[in-house]
Amino acid sequence: MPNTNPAATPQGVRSQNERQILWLIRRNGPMPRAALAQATGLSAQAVTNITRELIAAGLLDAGGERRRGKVGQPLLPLALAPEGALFLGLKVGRRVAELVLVDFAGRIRQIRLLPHAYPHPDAIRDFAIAGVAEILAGLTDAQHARLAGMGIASPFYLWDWAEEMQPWRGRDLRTELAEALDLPVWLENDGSCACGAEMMFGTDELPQDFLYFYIAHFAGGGVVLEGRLRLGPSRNAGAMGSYPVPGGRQVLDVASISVLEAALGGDLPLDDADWQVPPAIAREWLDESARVLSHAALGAVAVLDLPLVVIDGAMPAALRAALVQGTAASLAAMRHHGVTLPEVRAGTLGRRARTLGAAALPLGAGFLPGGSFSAPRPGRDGHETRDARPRSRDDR
Amino acid sequence: MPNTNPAATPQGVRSQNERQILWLIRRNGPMPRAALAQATGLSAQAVTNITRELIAAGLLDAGGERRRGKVGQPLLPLALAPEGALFLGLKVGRRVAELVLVDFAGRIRQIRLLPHAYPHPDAIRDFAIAGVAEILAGLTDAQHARLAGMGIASPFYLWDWAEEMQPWRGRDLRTELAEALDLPVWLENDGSCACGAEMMFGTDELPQDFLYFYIAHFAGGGVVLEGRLRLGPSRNAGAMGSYPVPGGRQVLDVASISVLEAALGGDLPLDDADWQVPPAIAREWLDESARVLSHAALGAVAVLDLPLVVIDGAMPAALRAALVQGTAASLAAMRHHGVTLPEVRAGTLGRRARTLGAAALPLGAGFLPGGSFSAPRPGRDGHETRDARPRSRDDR
DNA sequence: TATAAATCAACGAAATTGATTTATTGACAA
DNA sequence: TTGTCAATAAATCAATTTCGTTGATTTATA
Repeated sequence: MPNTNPAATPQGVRSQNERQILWLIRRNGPMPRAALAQATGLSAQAVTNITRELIAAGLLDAGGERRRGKVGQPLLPLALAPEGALFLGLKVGRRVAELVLVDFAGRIRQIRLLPHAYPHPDAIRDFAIAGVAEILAGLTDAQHARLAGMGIASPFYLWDWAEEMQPWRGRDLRTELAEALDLPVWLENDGSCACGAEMMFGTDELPQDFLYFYIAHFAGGGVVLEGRLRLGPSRNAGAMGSYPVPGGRQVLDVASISVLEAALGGDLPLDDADWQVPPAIAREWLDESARVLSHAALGAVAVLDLPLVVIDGAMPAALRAALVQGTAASLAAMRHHGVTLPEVRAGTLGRRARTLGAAALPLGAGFLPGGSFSAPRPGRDGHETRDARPRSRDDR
Repeated sequence: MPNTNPAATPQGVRSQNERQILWLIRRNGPMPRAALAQATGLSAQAVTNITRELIAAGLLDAGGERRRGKVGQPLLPLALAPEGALFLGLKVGRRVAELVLVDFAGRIRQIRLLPHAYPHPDAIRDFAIAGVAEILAGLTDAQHARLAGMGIASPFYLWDWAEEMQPWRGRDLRTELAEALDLPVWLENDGSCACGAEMMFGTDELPQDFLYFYIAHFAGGGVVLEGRLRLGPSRNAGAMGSYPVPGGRQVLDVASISVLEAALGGDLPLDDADWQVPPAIAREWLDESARVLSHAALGAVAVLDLPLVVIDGAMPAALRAALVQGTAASLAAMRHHGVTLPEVRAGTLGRRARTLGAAALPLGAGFLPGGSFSAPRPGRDGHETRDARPRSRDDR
C-alpha cells in the first residue's frame, strides 16, 4: 500500500531539492542557476539559496567561465566539484575482483585488481582491506573526510554456482568490511550495480524507465523505473539471469560468457581485446542468447511498459553490438500483440560497469533524489545512513 | 533518470501528509490521532492540525465512540467520511458495461448495467451520459459539489480482438465523456484498474509490492510497486495478457474466459453463480492456465522481486481457488534458481474489481499519497488535475 | 536602453518543541 | 467499600525554525 513512509518535512523538501539540482548537473553537465530554476520549477531565489549551500559544502563549483553571447547578464554555469565526495567500489567477479576510488564527478581515481581462479571471501576481504589502506594512505585529510563509504557489487547466491564457491555460504561481506574499515558499506547485486552505473554515469541520454542486461560470466541485469533503480524488498530485483525461458531453462543457462567458454572449450583472456572466437561458435552463441534475451525483454516490457532495453557486458564492443542487433531482430519476430516493442541499445560502460556501479551505491544513497537508488539501508550497524554525507547545513 | 520532478514545496509536504493520513485510515479503519502520529512519524501537533483541516473539509469524521480501557485520556478514532467525495466508475467489458457511483468509503451507491453482444463506443457513450444524468438527478447540491470525477476501465487495443470491435479504432472515450459530462475523466487499462481496486478496497492485508492477474473474457493484470500502481509511460504496464509464454503464445491465448467458452462451445451465463462447467473441461483449462500464469509470474518475480501474486477474475470463487492452487503448484515445479518463490493468493473483489477500480481512478488521483495511482493526468483539456478535489484549505 | 541573471528583503506555509489542558486508570487511606 | 489524588496518555496551545515564494533591486551584457 502507498508509502507507509517517513512523512514529509520542510527539511526533507530541502534535501530533495538539493539532490534534484545535483542530479540535473550530473546528467546535463554544468548548468547556470537560471536553467536549474527552469528545470526544477523552483524560484530563482530558491536556487540561489540551495546552490549557495552546495557551493559552501564543496559539492558544486562556480569557478567556470561566464557564458556570454545573449543579452542580459552572462550565465555562470555551476559544475560538480570532483572533490566534493569520494567513494570506494568493490566488484566481486568470477575471474577478477576490482577495487576503485571514484570521485564525485564519476572519474576513477585509483584502481586495483585481484585475479583469481574462483573468488574466495577471505581473499576478497583481505584484498579490500589492504587496498583501502593503501588508497587511504594516499589521501589528504580533507579528502579522507569526504569519503562517503564503500559499495560492493556481487552476484547473489554465489555458493549455488560451483563447488569452489561454497565458502560464500553464510558469509556477510558487507558487515565484515563495514566493521573492518569503519565505513558505511552497501552491497547490491552486481547486475543492479551495473544498471545503476549506466543510469548514473552512462554517456547516452536515457528514458525514465528501462530494462538492463549485463552479460558476463554470470548473466544479470537491473530495472530502472521512474528514474529510480528498482532493488526490490529482498534486494533481488533485476535478476535477469534467473528469468525463465522456454524449454524449462533460465537466461543464464544460455546467455553468459561461461556458456561461451564452454562452447570454446577453454577460458577467454581477461582482456576482451584479446578474445578470439571462431565465427561459427560466436554465431551459435549469439543466436541462442539473442533468443532468450528477447524473450525475457518482451516479458518485462509486458509487465512494466518499458520503452528501452539496454544490453551491456564484459565483452568486445563488436560482439555486444551483434547481440544487441540479434536481440532486436528476435524481438520483432516474436508474437507481441498488445505490446509496443522497445528500442534495444548497447550500454556505454562495458567492462567497468559493475565496478563503477559499486562505487555509485554510496553516491546514490547520499546524493540521488527520491531517497532512491538505494532504499534506506543500514550503513554499519542498523542505524540508517540515509544522509550519510557531508551535511550542507552544519556550516551555517 | 531520477525525477525531473515538480520540485518539492511546503504545500506539497502538506498535501502528501494529508494523503498519507487518509490512506492509513482507509487501510486500517478508524484511527485515533495518536496512532496516526505514530504511523506517520509526524508530531502530534502536526496530526492535530492536519486532521482539523480534513474534518473541516468533510473528509474525516470524528463522531465515533471514544475508546477507553487504558490509562490516560481515551482515544478518539477518526473515520473516513463516506460523503467526503463521490466518484463515478465506468467499466467497458466484453459482455457488459457497468456504471457505478462510489462514495469516499468505497461503497457502491448506485449501479447500472448495459449488456451487449459486443461493446460499441457509441452505445457505451450514450449509456454513460444517460446513466450519469440519472445519477446526478438523484444527488443533493452538496453531493454534486463533491463529485470528483469519472474513471473508465477499458481493455486497450479493443479493435484488435474482433471484427465487431473495429469501431473502437481511433475513438477517445475519455475525451468524449469529459466534454459531454464536463467532468474530469481518467481512463486506464481494465487490468490495472482491477489491481488498483484490490489495493484500495481489498479486504486482505497486502505487501507494498505485488503482481496481479485478472482473468475475464480478456486476461489482464497490474503491478503494484512500493505501494503504487505502476501504469507505465505509455499506460500499458501490467499487460499480463500479452505476456509471452512458451510455444510462441501469450497468456491470453490460454488463460481467459473466452478460451473456456470456446472449449465449452457456448457462452457462459453473465452471473457466474449459474456457471455449469464439466469437470473435464474445467480441469484442462485450469491446467493450461495455471501453467502460463506461473510462467508469467515467475518472470515478473525475476525482474521485480515480488513476494506476492494475486489472482482474481470474473469467475466462481471455487474456480478461482483452483486456479490459485494450480498456479502455486506449477510455480513450485518450475526451475527457479536464484529466485524466491512468491505467495500466490486469490483476490478479494471478484467480478466487481474492474468497475470499482474505475471509480478508484479519481479517488487515487485526488487522495492517494505519492501523487500516485494515477500519475499526473490531464483531467479534461490538458491542464493537470492533480489536485482535482475539494481543497481543504479554501475554507480557512 | 532593453534584457536577462542573480540577489536582497519581506512574507507565508508547515513542521517541530515544550508547556498546558483534559479525561481516564489505579492506588491508598478513611 | 468508597472517596480522593497521583500517574498516564491524548490532544491542544504558543513560540520557533526551516524553506519556499513574491516583488524590488543590482549587475553585466547586446
